[in-house]
Amino acid sequence: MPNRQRRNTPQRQIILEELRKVTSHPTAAELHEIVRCRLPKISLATVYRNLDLLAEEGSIRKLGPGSQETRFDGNVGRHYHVRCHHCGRVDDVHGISDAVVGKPEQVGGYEILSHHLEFVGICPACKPDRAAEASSV
Amino acid sequence: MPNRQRRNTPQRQIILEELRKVTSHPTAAELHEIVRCRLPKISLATVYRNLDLLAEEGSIRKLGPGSQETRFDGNVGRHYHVRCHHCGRVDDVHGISDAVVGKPEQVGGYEILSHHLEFVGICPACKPDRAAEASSV
DNA sequence: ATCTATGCAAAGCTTTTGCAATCGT
DNA sequence: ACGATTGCAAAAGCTTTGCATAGAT
Repeated sequence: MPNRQRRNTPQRQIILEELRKVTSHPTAAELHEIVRCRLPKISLATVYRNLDLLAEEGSIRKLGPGSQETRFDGNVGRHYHVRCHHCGRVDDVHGISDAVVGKPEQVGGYEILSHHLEFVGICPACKPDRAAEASSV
Repeated sequence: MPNRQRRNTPQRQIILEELRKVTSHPTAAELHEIVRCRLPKISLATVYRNLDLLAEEGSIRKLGPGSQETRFDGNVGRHYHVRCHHCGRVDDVHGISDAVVGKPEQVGGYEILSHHLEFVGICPACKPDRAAEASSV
């Protein structure tokens, strides 16, 4: 695989600039709206494509779904999860107590109800073929 | 709001039973496949509807997307997030160091690359109208 | 000149919803 | 009987993709 070279387009540049300006953690659609002020004809598809590229190279962070599907857990006891970055598999984490997180009741004015902690890694089965998994986790 | 009564249908019962049997954190579609062995004509919509009900009453846990949209963050420095359970807004959390999590390098055979910690709560703006937010977080 | 990136529209996927028929209670 | 629940199909939302054109190097 010959490494494809990346071009520096105004679209990509401006998307990154605008995302860095705000602290609202916008969705792709919201960012599209923002960027449109400077590039009225930019398409939503371009925003998605560039956000993916930027996340891949580590210039921005993608929040939320590690994947696009919701998963369900029949075990409602307190425990955390590990997700395999390679195959998407999710396992329970035992031996790490809830105490690792300080359980604050107030954070930045929020009244805290709960918290979720997820580890991301490479599962035993995928270790052999792990290649360039390091970024965009 | 008169509290609607919940009926005990075989569909709901079996969905819960099967989800409790597995530790694979299945998606709705996967669980649908599993449940079909016992209820061949059950529809995917029924699975979704019951998973929502069960999560609402706290019988199961819903993993992953707090919402259905991916959000992006231009700040790649180490920090965590708080999401408002009521309006979906996401803010940065400062003052809670990375150290709260023991940063294990190995968890259940996984090689850990990173972790995500998200708090869920009620933001200042939503506190007034918070009503029955306690469950299904 | 080459080949990546864009814009547009169409397609894909997961999840939700409308509706008439079912089935708990 | 009453009305919550189901199954089916259609709709909705977010995200991705195909393709011809534009544009960076």
